[in-house]
Amino acid sequence: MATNVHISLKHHSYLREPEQTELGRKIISESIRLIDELGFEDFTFKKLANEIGSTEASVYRYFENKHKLLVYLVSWYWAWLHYSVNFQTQNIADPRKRLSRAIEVITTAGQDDDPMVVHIDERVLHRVIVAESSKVYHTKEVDTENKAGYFLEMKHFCHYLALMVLEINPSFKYPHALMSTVLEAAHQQLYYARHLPSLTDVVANRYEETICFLKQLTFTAVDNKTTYH
Amino acid sequence: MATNVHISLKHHSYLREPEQTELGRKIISESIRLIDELGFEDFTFKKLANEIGSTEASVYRYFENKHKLLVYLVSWYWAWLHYSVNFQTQNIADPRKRLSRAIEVITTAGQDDDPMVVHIDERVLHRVIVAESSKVYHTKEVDTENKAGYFLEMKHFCHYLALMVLEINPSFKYPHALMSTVLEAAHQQLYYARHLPSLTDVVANRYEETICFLKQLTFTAVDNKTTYH
DNA sequence: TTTTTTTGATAGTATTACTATTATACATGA
DNA sequence: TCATGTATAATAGTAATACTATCAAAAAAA
Repeated sequence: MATNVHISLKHHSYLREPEQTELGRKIISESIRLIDELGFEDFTFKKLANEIGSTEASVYRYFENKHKLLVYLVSWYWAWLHYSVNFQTQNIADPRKRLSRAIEVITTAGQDDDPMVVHIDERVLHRVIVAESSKVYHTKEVDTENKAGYFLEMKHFCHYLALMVLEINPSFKYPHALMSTVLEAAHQQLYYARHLPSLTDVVANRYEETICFLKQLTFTAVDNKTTYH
Repeated sequence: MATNVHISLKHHSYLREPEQTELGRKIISESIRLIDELGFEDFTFKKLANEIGSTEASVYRYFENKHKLLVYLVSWYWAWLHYSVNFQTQNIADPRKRLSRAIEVITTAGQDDDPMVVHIDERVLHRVIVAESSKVYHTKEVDTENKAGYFLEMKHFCHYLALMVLEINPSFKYPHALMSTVLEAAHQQLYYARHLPSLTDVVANRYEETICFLKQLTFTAVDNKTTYH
């Protein structure tokens, strides 16, 4: 179908909205490709401008710097995943099954054959997010940027999942901690499987194993009645 | 006591061993302080050299670049934590209690009043590791550096913990995945509590809460008998 | 058509991430 | 004692990065 859903963000890590213009959309789609190819450290606006046949100065009119572009991509990803999970679980009445399905969608995000948004390659974006997303909040500006709303999308999504947990077990003490751990782990385990396999037991590209591990982690914790000291 | 244990690494992210000379030790201790103050992105060898009254060129004789210095610090941290956990659990016969104690040591690492190594402020190093450690393997060179042994210390420590898990439940399917998740989560939850509190339920500086969450996560998973689909 | 907005072309600056060279200080050992 | 080697400091220099500024041309909106 290629529905072309429009994902709008709650903050302005950009100077000009990139979805609105041809150049803006090229900046987004090509930056995803280039960051995947070069890694975020070696990615520059000059190289990006060359790829899209534009100039450094023009790219700077959309984003103050490459860090803010990454913030945009990561926020877009969380908003898109939130939408996606919500869509894929809306008809599931049982909260347990809903959370189970949510974990599947989170882990396999971007593996769909049919992308939701035309100019964004969700498979490549997923690789970029797995490799680079933690860099958006591991900076000295984290508190300022948090106040500016730069991490709202992830926070909202985490809260949305935490509410599912509380539906299953209203007395569970750590719904947010559990879900932020699962969100990070879903990326980590895929990254480890590919690059540092001795840090995991799951095999690269075998998403079912990661899903199984994450479900076990989640449900044993949520179902648990005893406290550990 | 300030025992001054010597931690030696299994690889050479350095050009000259920094522990061997006065300048080398100053590079280590002051880089920890400066990275904590400026963040890794704004940290440069020029600024470091200024702080220690030396020159950029001299620092470059010890480390090829700042990334390799971070690799050194992170590896040192894991080797030290491994030593520390091993030391604090060696007299505990019950594997369950041993793992429990290990989680406590991991979470509160560096909070000891009495540092083990004179020229390293373990409290500050712990903050640096929490904020920056994931950057060492999130690069395009991860596979090359992995082959060079740059991540051995973390991998060995993870394996050591995985063996504890298997002692408790030999049929547990994901001992490495679980322990790498716990290691990362121990940092993440502290970081979230301080900077992005809505991603967690634990409160900043309340280490007991993080410990309690991590123990629950670990033991419910390890004790579990059912499989989730 | 006129006006405004967006882009391209070009230039320039401060900082970063290095490399190279030489001189000096210091310790070792013959 | 001299001779040798090693570590460091001082200085200089380069290519790339991360921007900012200006102005004209093109495109879009009024």
